[in-house]
Amino acid sequence: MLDAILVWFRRDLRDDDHAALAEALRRGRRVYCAFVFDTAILAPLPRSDRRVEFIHGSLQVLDAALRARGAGLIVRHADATEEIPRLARELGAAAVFANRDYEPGAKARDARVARALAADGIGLELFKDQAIFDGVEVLTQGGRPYTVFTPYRNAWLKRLGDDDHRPHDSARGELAPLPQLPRLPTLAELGFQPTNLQTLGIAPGMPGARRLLEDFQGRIGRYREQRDFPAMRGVSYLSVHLRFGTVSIRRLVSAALAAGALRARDGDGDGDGDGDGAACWLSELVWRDFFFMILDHFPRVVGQAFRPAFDTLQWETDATAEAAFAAWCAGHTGYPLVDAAMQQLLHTGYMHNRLRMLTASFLTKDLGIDWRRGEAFFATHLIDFDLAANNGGWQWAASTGCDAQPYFRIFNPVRQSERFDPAGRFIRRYLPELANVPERFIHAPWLMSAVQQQACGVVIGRDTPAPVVEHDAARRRTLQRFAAVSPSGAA
DNA sequence: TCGTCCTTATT
DNA sequence: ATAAGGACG
Repeated sequence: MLDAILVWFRRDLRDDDHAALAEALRRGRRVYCAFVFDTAILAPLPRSDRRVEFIHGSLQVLDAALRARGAGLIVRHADATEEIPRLARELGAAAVFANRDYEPGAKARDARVARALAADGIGLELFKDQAIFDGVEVLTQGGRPYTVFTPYRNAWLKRLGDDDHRPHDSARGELAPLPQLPRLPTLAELGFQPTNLQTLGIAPGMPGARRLLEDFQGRIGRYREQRDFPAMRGVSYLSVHLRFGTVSIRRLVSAALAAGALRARDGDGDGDGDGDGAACWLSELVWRDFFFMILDHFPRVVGQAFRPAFDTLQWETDATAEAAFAAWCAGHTGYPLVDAAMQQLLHTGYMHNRLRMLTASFLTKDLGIDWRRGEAFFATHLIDFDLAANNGGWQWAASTGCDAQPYFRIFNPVRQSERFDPAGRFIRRYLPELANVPERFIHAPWLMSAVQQQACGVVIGRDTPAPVVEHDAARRRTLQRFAAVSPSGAA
């Protein structure tokens, strides 16, 4: 039994099913809870950032929940590497508990904090909370980390037992009273302006997550059929909550299992029997563990291709490419679904996953632009931005990643549009200027004759951009680009 | 060693 | 119908 323990919240903004808090309540006589708005993280952000507002809102909920248990959340605005050791000393804590983070920057920060604490004889203990399995829990028979998803998923599913998704008992138990009642800094005090988060209907905190999960539980059975259509409400929209830990991964896995995930054949079976949707969704949660694991074991993927040979790819950098990159960022490529997707990102901070694949493929394969630039753009705009998943997804799309898929996998932006937004509903939602384009031209409006353009009042180059690139020619260039660095050396 | 497989592909 | 090459067992 320890006298006092400080629980350091980071991306786990809830008080239920919280590994570090549960362990602290078990082992500490006095338990304190703290969150630090880390100046090292906030400083480079734009002054209006949906994520900061989401965190702020989630902390208000968490603070209220903790107050009901005897003490509020201590919230500071400082450099966490200095503030956490200072706070631990002030509170007379014997240890600091937190949940493990797999990002290289976070690992380095935690190591610094551990050193500073150790100087005062205070321990730092980290717990598995973000992932179902981490570290060396799922390895190949050869004892190495998996680098291909499907075998990893098979091993993951085989290993999964009831204990692996049982909630941690952290929602009950008294917290130590604080000498002075903490007050949450306002958003303005943190130096940030409000965003359109409320207008978007994004509710932060545990109740926001609970509502979304309840809603999704009514749709999970149809997830497999509906998830690829951005115009439909087919996905869970829980990504931002998973990112900030306002719901636990164990609760979501339990929900998938309760919906029959293990009764179905597998995650992408063709049947539509009981549990297929849940199995498919569970697969997505396994992807999340997979990318955490990849980042943990192969931190070089931050900034480098998973397969080093692909670091020699010659990406386009000339003035034409720069203009194309600017067009992609602004959603002005002339390819309606690509542009609608970028508008969704810019206006809401969210992008449907099918469209993340499409826009990533378009940037890397059609425009020939370095995947890292797209990765960085998503990192600044996505409210659910997660380094591991974003990097993994971009490397997958760019064919530089761990999944040994054909390098010639190139999405056709018009085909994707026809398949996944057949009536152009999503396109028209985000590109109202195309509202009157006939359905048969909505995926490639430039194919309209001058007369047809006049008829619907959409003139290419005036009301909507001409396509920045011709897909067929771009595809051939991409094949050449990759042939030049084929791992076998063949040209 | 070798056969099988590889998330969402393409023409 | 297609297309490498590597991971995995």
